Parts: sequence; C-alpha cells; structure tokens
Amino acid sequence: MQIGEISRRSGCNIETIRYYERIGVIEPPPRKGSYRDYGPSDLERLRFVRRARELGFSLEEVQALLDLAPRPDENCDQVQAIAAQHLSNVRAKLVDLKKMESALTALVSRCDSSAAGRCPVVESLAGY
Amino acid sequence: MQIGEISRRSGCNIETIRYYERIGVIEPPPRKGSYRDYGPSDLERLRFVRRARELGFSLEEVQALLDLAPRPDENCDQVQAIAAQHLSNVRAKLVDLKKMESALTALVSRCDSSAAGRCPVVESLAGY
DNA sequence: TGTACAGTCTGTAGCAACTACAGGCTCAAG
DNA sequence: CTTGAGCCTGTAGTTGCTACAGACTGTACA
Repeated sequence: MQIGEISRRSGCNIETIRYYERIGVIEPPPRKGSYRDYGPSDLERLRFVRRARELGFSLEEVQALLDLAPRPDENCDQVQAIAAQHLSNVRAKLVDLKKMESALTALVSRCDSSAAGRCPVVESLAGY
Repeated sequence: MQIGEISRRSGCNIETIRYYERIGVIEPPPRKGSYRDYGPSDLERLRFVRRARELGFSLEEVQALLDLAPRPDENCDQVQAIAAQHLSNVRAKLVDLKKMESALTALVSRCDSSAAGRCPVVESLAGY
C-alpha cells in the first residue's frame, strides 16, 4: 500500500509518517519503484503509535513501548512502568490545569461584578 | 537593576528575559555601559508576563493583554474576552486530559489483574 | 501518442517558548 | 593586577509535527 492509503487508514498524516521514518519510529519500508510500499504490519505499528500519542505518550515513550511490545510476556513490567509513570504525569498535569481553571474562573467572574474604571484581570495579573 | 537581579525578582530566567526582549514582549531597556539597566516598571511587566504564562496564556495573548493593560477602563471588554476564551480552552484541555487519565487508568489496572503471557497495555494500544 | 493530473519524492524551513551553550567582555574586590 | 562573577551576542537545540518548493511517476483519457 502507498503512503496515501496507509495515511488514511492509520490516521497519521503523510508528512508525519515520513517524519516517523526519519527519526526511526518506523522502519523504512521497501520501495516499489521510488514509492514507499507498506504492508499490514506497518499499518498496525502506525495505529499503535497514534493511539499511544493520543494518550499523551511522548515519542520517546512510544519508541520504548514499541521495542517492548514484541515480547509482551517478558516485558510486561517495563511496559507497566512506562504507562504508570505517564499516568502520574498526566495526573500532575490535571492538578495544574485545575488550578489554572479556578484561578481563571475567579479572574473572569470578578470582572463581571467589577466597578467601572478598573480591570480586575489586569490587576490580578499585575500582582496588585 | 541588572538582568540578574530582575531575573531573581521576577522569577523569569535570564535567557527568557532576553528572549522576551528579542521578540518584543518587553522593551529593550537602556544600557549602563553595555549592561541592560532595568527599572521598576520592567519588573512589574515581567511579573505580569510570568503570572499570565503560569495561567497558560500564550505569549501572543500576553502581548495583547499588555497592550490593553495601560487603559484597563476602556479595554476591559477585550481583556475579558481574552481571558474568557483562554478559560474555555483550558476547560477543553481539562476534558481531554481527564479522558486520557481514565483511559490510562484502565490500561494500567487491567495489567495488574492480567493473566500471564499477554500484556493488556500493548494489546490495547495495538487496537486488539 | 500526447497530455493532464493526482500522487509521490527529497530537502528544507517554520511553529511555540524557551534553554543551552560558546566565546568574549566588564567591573568590582582583594 | 589578577581573579571571578556576571553580563554580552549569536547560534543551535528541544518536541512533534506541518508546510512548503520543485521535481518526478504513474495512470487515465482523448
């Protein structure tokens, strides 16, 4: 299959696929003429990458997962460790974002009820 | 005050301050000899930038806020609009992150109770 | 047979928002 | 007079793409 088709079927866009090849996330496929010729295993791999990216894994983590995936029975601990670590990062980010959310909510709502002539948003950011 | 001091007092690091100057977020201060010589208003401005960045505003938004801030009474609506827009982005991100969090939690916990010989994390990412 | 046209190729540059040097200056203290 | 901290400019790296330019290929239709 050509790059256009695997792009459609994997949900990765064409430039991204070539980028993944360049940085070694996927193997360079054989060529049919000068065109890349992908097989079903490439499709699987790209889908794997895409799902992992959607869950917020970095490409480095994805690489590690891909390296471990062929022997899931032996590497389950390491896979687990990567996922758990990532989960805790996500939870930390959630905490941060929630803080931001409430700070922003306060900012915006204060503005609604403000007296004329001053802007609480600006004042809050300036640090009173 | 020199860049080191304003850096300490604003919480922005030195390289970042010079970067902000380069891209126009702050004005180039006068020089004392060849050294940048900052005044109190620069400190205020940098603190403003830092707070806004901590709340997740992009530098472009920060620029806009800084442009509007000198006349808060006239520009309150626009300031408000920027903040409200940003708040809704933050909320959208929160929703995404929460989805990621529960997907990851499912991934990781399934692994705990898994039978030997298969790794649910890998399988889930591969898409069964 | 010609030609149009979609699809692909390589290579490079851009994005955000910094961060990290290298290699050189300046300025005050000892 | 030298040491050392601090500053200077300029450039390149980071992450994960995305967006070209300019050239080629392969197929369908006239």
